[in-house]
Amino acid sequence: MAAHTASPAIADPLPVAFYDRPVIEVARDLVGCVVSHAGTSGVIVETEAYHDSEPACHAFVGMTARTKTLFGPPGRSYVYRSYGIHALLNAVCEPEGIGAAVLIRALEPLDGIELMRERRGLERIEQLCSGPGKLTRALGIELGENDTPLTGAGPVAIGSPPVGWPGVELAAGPRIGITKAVELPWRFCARDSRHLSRRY
DNA sequence: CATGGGATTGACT
DNA sequence: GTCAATCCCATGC
Repeated sequence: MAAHTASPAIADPLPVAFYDRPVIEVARDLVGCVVSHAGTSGVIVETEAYHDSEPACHAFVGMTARTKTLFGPPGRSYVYRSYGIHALLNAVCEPEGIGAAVLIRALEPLDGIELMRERRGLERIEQLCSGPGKLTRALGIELGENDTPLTGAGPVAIGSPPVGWPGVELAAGPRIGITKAVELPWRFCARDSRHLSRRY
């Protein structure tokens, strides 16, 4: 589907109730949904779940200035700086008081592809959003968008899968790049996508 | 106040 | 395969 039309904002953002559920369910269900930001968008093809009960989650240390977003109400963004360089986008889940979020790790680009190419300095669509730091760069998401609603009123929105998007076959496996709780199979991918951060 | 460690990426051997 | 870039923040003195 060519993307020469003006990029539509998300018409049907997912409601707060979508995120007010066990974070693993939300991580699974977000695969196939659409993230949009300022004229760019893409279909989520890879996610990871994080929960304050396990040490790989930032919220494991409890409520701090950094983690208060994670413990806040569901349906909002958690954007933080990784390795001093990259902004990583998460969706806060579960009821307020529980620190849990889904990391958005890879997208299949939909709208604003030329802008993504300029921002990334790359041509190949498969490489534009194939990693958590790559996709925030491609979409122009920055730390200032931390703790904003994903349900329609904020700069970043997440909506239902596009019409015609097939029910994709999911693959689950261990999360990437962590050193604690490495055994939990909390990474979810669209099995046949060519836009993943890595094969499973 | 000083220190150390990343939920990564791109360049390089 | 190795490695540096670069900054936020949790922790400890």
